[in-house]
Amino acid sequence: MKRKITLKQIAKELDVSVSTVSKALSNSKEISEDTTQKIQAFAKLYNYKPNNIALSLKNRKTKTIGILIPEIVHHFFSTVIRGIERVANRRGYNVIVGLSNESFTKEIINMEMLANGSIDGFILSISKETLLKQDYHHFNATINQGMPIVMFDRVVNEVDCDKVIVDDFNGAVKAVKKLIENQCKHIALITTLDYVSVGRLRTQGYLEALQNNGIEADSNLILKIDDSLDVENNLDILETEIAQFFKSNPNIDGVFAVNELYAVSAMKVARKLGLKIPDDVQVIGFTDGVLSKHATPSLTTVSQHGQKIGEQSANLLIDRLEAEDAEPEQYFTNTEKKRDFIKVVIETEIIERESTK
Amino acid sequence: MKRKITLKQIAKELDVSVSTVSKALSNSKEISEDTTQKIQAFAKLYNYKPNNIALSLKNRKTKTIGILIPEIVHHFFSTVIRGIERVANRRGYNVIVGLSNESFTKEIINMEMLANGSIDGFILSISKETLLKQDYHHFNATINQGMPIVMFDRVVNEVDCDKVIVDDFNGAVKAVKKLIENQCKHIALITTLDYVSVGRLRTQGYLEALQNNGIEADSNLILKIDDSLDVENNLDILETEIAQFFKSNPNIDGVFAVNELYAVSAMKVARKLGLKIPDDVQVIGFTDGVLSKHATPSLTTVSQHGQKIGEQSANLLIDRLEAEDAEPEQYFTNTEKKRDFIKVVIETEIIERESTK
DNA sequence: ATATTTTACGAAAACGTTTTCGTGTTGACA
DNA sequence: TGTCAACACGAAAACGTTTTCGTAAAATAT
Repeated sequence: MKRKITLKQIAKELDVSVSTVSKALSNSKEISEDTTQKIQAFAKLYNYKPNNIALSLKNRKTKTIGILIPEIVHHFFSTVIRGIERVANRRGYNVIVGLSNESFTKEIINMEMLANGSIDGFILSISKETLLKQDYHHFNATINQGMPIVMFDRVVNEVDCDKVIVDDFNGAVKAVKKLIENQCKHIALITTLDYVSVGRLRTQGYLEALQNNGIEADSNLILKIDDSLDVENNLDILETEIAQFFKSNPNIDGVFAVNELYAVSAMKVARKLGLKIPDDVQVIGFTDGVLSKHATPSLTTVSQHGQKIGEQSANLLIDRLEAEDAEPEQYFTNTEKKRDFIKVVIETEIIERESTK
Repeated sequence: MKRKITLKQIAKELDVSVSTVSKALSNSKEISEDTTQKIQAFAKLYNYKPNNIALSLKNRKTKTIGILIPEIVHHFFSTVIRGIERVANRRGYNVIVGLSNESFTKEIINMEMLANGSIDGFILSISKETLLKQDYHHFNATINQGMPIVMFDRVVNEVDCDKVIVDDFNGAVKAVKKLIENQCKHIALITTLDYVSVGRLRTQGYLEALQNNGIEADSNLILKIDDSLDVENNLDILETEIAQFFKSNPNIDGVFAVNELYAVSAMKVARKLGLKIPDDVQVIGFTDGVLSKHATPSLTTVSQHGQKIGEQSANLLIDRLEAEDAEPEQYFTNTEKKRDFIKVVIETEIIERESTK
């Protein structure tokens, strides 16, 4: 087991100086052809590769991006990661992943762990607990230390940074509009409590679509699920709530759910109650994940294009990193030449499947 | 925007030496109480945190684990990551993720990118293409450079390292045995081509269970799907193949599928052909993901405990890293005191749901 | 008063690079 | 033969730490 070889060892072995080796390997014309050849051959033989950590220290940049998300076992988030990794890799960056597990404290700990030199910038989505507390000091602190952040999906106005979001509002509008066009008269909404911004926006879209079409919103037709409890493991609770909801509103002929799980559960419950999909009830969900695709009947859904979100986020971040890089140093601190923070909106798309007519 | 403060800056500001600052911050008793207090106060005020990169360089260890997997948008793999991240975080490590995308070349590139100092060790699952080529030199090269590897799920005998695997064979045996006990007489197998080891093992388990129960295997009842094409996006192909399979074998009353998707598709097709589940056909899948849980009917399945696999892998790796660490240097290279490579087998568990009686 | 020990700190090396600058040797040119 | 440029290389600094070792000054012992 031979440890990785270093410049110093090559230098010693070949009886030249470290600087000569370094220059020879980068094909500097300061070094004679002879020595260059000799050194390169030797380096190749021993499979020399410069040590990343040393480079990071020297260049004061790590060429790695920190991703901080609430949860990884989640189709949407893993799609985003895939997008990030794609462009990161293409542009020569690595990706380091931290999970907040929806916890405020873990979010902070993770940020601090990574912010101390390990990465050049963050791409993150805010944890539920943080959204609830509305405490964003750690984001601002990180930014103030000169580390750029790109937020996606769950973003917040209180932090000044680039953002990539799904057009939740219009996605919901489109979905509900489609139900209306499909002759649904009593469209139910299954949503979350309001503090997660995406849930709120989708709810607003639902209301907007109704209003645009002259339908009066009926608060009885809105079911708010408390998703602070872990729904995945409390499926029965979810299902009984939905069943109750259907029973008290037998006139429901269309359902818009703010996520896949609610939509699929709604279908399941509806069928147990003897309702046919899409004949008696049509259903549209949000998020195009495995569930939508493979449910029976397969679910018409609003696709968020998670991968595109990831790619955009990564590009925004890396662009900014390399821009910082280009300007030697801000000569005029007041005339900051940096591009303003932008908010990219990724359009949604309705994927029609069997749960609508 | 003030950049992170360094020891040197503190030293200058307080008019002491860098070494003094360093010692004061680590509460060395070499430094007087007065100066210690002063320095610590100042450091706290400016929120000093040691630079990780510098530490990594000095200590020649990064406290980061590299994960290299074929795909992240995949319930099993993301569960494993979650497990890894959990213990890594608890034990003070970070996690950096690379995706091979099932490609041999990307696997190599990613490994090389990370092996140059960025991480202390690998946890990985081999890409399909690599398994096909049976070229494992990059793994052995990495190991020879002194970087430990832990492989999980898709492992291979040709590489000497710690391994964590699912008991695919026995999982399959258990599943098929259950079908037999449930009075199935003609049990079909839906599997992949043989080169992915897990597929092969599950197939063997199927055969074994039949044999143990005095049932003769019927090659007509085995459907091998070529999953080199991207099944997710070619669902119709998969479904027609399965439909064809059912039609040519109308006597099938039980199905064991080596993954969720095949199982769910089989259920879908079966129902379209007018078969009732579980009355006419009982189905068991492998991998306990979202699909199994939320399919209608929900799918009885063999759970692999991905999170546990991740946790075990991480513990194995970190244990080895810290063991290396403990022994100052191998005085006797021949009397290597390292623990032997072990293979941990994570038992599977059958989760009974609605697709079996 | 002298010798010895403790106290409190600084200098420097090391981790592995890259880069700037300096310098000895060679060759060309006047 | 003397001057100068070109060439080929090395020394040293820098990135931010920790740690070993050395050493003045102060405290204690003789």
